[in-house]
Amino acid sequence: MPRWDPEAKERLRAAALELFTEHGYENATVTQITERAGLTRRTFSRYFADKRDVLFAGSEQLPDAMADAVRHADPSLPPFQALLAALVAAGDLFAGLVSQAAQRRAVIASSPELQERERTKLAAVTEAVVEALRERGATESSAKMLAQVGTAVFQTAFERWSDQPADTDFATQVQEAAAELAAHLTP
Amino acid sequence: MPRWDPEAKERLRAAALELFTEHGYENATVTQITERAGLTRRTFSRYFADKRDVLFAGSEQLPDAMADAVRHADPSLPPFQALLAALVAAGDLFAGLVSQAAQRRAVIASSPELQERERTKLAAVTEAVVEALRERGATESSAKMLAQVGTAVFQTAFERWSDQPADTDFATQVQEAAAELAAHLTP
DNA sequence: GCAGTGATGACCCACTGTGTCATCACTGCT
DNA sequence: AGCAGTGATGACACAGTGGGTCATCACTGC
Repeated sequence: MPRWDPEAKERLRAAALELFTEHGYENATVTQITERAGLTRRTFSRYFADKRDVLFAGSEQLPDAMADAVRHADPSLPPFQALLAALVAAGDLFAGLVSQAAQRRAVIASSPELQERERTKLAAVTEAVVEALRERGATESSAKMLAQVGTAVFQTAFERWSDQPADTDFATQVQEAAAELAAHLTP
Repeated sequence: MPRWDPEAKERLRAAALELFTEHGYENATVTQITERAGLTRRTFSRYFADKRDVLFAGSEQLPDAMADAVRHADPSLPPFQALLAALVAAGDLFAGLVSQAAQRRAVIASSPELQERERTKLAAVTEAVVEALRERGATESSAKMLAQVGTAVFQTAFERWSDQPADTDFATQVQEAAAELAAHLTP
């Protein structure tokens, strides 16, 4: 817990998002960000590992959150069903962030570097889920595959739901995506 | 086709792999690489976008190769079966590289930065496969999900096969991984 | 020969990431 | 109130990166 200026990190994050939107991610420099936030470049480095990281603040908690959701799913469910249940629970978690994240999404979409980092964050989530699935009895190899497939199902369901939030709820989209995948797998 | 020194790129690649192995990826500098290759830092930049890229030379062709494999699969096969067939075909392509790539794999495993880039290259393959699946009649959304799942199946099969190359062939591992996934999906 | 083209070298510059040290605000203890 | 401890910040320095520009050189096709 910082004592003097709890807002420093948040100020940097906000300033960065503004500058990235105004001038593009590539053109904005760390120095410009810190000037807008009233801080120095050195301080930026203490909060964020690099320039990209400022757009992913807070995402460190995601892996644990998802893994816990898998752990807390009904113990009688087999691994993949537990994973689906966890996805639904996590989806509710994201629901509120959708609108606020629009600007952020636009910035990320504009830069390959940022998409690269986003995949890394997603991979960290997948990795944490692997461990949780192992605790449910899956082998390492199976857990890896299932976690990756779970990620694919989540992304598909979330995208479809974002396009048509009114028609159906997120849980239904998850079930439908999983059912569609199962149909494709059994010819 | 370069006219004066077709080996320049290859010399840089080889020098980089040596230095990364000797001193670690982080500690080796681009200047050291170019000195070993008898070139200048500026020339390095003309061949590779950045320091990481030197480890992924040639991977630009992978997306097209995989997409073509999907396109040339038996036209009567439904999308996911076509994808599996393409994975098997591509697996033969990788078989020869396994041993030569060991050193490269070790370097990548040692650096989060490089793993990040590797995911990017894999994502490019997935994206190309999405387009090929669309040409086979899948919707954009389905194609995305199937391509991601195909990637998961491939990685699983390849890993298992690398561990036990003698016991079974790669095609069998692909079929078994897909069957296992199907079993998990239908509870 | 000779102009054209593409690879390279030399020089230069803004930016990044990081180490180090001093300063300053606030805490808890006496 | 005073004081040592702690953590955030600023000031400064430095190696390394990525990229712009221009001159030079080797090889091509005419």
